[in-house]
Amino acid sequence: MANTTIYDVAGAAKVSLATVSRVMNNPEKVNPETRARVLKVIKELGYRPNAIARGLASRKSTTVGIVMADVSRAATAQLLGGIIDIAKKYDYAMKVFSMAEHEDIKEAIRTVVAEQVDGILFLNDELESEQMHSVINQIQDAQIPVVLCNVIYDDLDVPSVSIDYEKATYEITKELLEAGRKDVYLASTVRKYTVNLHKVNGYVKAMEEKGLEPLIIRTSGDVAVNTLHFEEFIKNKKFDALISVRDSIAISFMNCAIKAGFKVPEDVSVVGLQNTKYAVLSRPNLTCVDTPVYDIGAVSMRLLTKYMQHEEVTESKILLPYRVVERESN
Amino acid sequence: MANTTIYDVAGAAKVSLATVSRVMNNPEKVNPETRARVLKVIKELGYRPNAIARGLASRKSTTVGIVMADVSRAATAQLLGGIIDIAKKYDYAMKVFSMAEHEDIKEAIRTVVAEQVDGILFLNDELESEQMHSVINQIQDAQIPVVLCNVIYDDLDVPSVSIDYEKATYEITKELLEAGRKDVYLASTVRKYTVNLHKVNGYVKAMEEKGLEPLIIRTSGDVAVNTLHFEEFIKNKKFDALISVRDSIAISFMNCAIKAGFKVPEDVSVVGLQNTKYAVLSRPNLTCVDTPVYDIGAVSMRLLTKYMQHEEVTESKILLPYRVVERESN
DNA sequence: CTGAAAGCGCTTACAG
DNA sequence: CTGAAAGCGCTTACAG
Repeated sequence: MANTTIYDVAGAAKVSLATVSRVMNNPEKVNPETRARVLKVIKELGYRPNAIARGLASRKSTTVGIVMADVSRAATAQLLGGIIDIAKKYDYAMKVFSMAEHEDIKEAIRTVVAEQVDGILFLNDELESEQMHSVINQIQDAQIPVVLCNVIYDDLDVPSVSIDYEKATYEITKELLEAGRKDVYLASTVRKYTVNLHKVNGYVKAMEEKGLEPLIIRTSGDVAVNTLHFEEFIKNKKFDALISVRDSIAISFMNCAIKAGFKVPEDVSVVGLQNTKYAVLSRPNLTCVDTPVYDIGAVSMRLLTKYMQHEEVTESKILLPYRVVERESN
Repeated sequence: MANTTIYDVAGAAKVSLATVSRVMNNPEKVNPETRARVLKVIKELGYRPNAIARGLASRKSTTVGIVMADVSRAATAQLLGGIIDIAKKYDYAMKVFSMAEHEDIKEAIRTVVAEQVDGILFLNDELESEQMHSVINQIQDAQIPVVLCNVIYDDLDVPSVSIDYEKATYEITKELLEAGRKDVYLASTVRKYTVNLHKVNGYVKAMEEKGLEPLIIRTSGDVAVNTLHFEEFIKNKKFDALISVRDSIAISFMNCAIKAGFKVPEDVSVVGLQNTKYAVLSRPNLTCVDTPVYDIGAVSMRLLTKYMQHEEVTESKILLPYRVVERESN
């Protein structure tokens, strides 16, 4: 039970192991009757080829490596949702790798390569530009197809799927300004995720177009920490709108503002740039730019399958559409 | 660059491949000088053994299979966080598998087995008791160590780590009752996660001890759906406390109640049974039983390494401690 | 259409 | 301490 091998089914079906292998991989090359016989035995014995042996012999593991910074981030989990569904559909197994913050990056990628994945989905958006550069080089040297999944990296023509965060943020900022808001702040994180850099760019662009000074507040995703920041901020600054790179930060701000006596959205508009489940649990519900994270995961996985299977790719940098979900906070 | 093999190293170091293999796996068995020489070459060439070939030859993949129902559930992501950190520490790679709802379960497990994992961490808590039974049998037949991770399954002595959800829920229910609440409801899900069954049991026990009828409302995790349920509920029922198996459901209820004119916690106490990040973003902040999900993941992975490495295990069913985090909603 | 044989890149007794 | 050789369970040209 534990290990029925290709030899067992060959024996039971009275054929050579080559034939068994063929019915699994090139069924059209074997006589229908033999095929049926072999298939029957396979079913009876519950035979499944050893993926490791198959991987070694064929030099394809049918496995993709998912490289991420931190699973527990809500966005990562959602990306994974899309990735897993598509990977399953195309019969790829998935190995997950996390890259801790101060780890040797070269070594980390070497590990992924040593695991013999057929392709890499790169979700780590916490790397500096030079680090990204080195990572990409290393992966390309190893001749492994890679797709960046919700990671922004302009320098080379590396396949990627994401949304145009710069444009999205630009537009929502502009919308707020045109609705008459004057002191529009952007709350971003202290750590510089590549995705957030683009959000900042879009915001800055919209502000500068109106001749306004960008007003950026950097804080933590930790509610206890950002609450302190915001309490301080609310006491000392003049504001009538806040856009946040993360929904949870937007809500934390909203709670602080309300506690300090402000009315949302009358006194201050609040907008999130993710549209996570948090947005429908806050009071008032949070208006958001909706970024289709599940889809980004799914589409990037699909794109990667094309590279792994040498299908033709017409578009290697995919930007998915986004939309604004108007709720109660603006 | 793409593929430096053990032969390359052997050649460059002027030893046999057996020796190279030994310096990687049994360094104490090789002469320090040769070892140093080989190590130097390994470093120079950036050699990393092909994990697939190693797996085939040694019949150990150093890989664990993570079997889950749905990654995008917040709790799953947090479990994964703990799992990944420990797996990394013990140098195990991780393959993730999802089991879709109406999938052939036997086939799904066969896939995991065919992938040659050395151990299985089972996180899918959406299976019926008979299904669990069959899954466990199948895994044990394949002689693969398995640990249940935040999944309740009493029938056999399968290793597991979780918390005593029944006791936790019993105690919080009792606490509410003793604080004078009369109509204490439990909000659970329509789908019967094994973990939630235990929560229900604990709740029922506490109610019955006081001679009270259990008051259970089953709803969805989808906010749009449960909002409708709760609006209906609030109009028609008498209540002064609600405990929820999920924080997000608790918050959704709280929002509905507040909208309907109730005061939290004056008119109604609300308690969550998870302590996710949601709890500190709601107004008022949600009082919770804190279930250490990251720890459950980490401890279960550690336990699995013991089985995989044939270490002695003194305790195969681990219940982690929980605590009540008092906030503003009760 | 089918089988015998080589080979994938390692590990591991077995000699020496 | 080191090397030659068999073998892990498959795939894939190569013959026939």
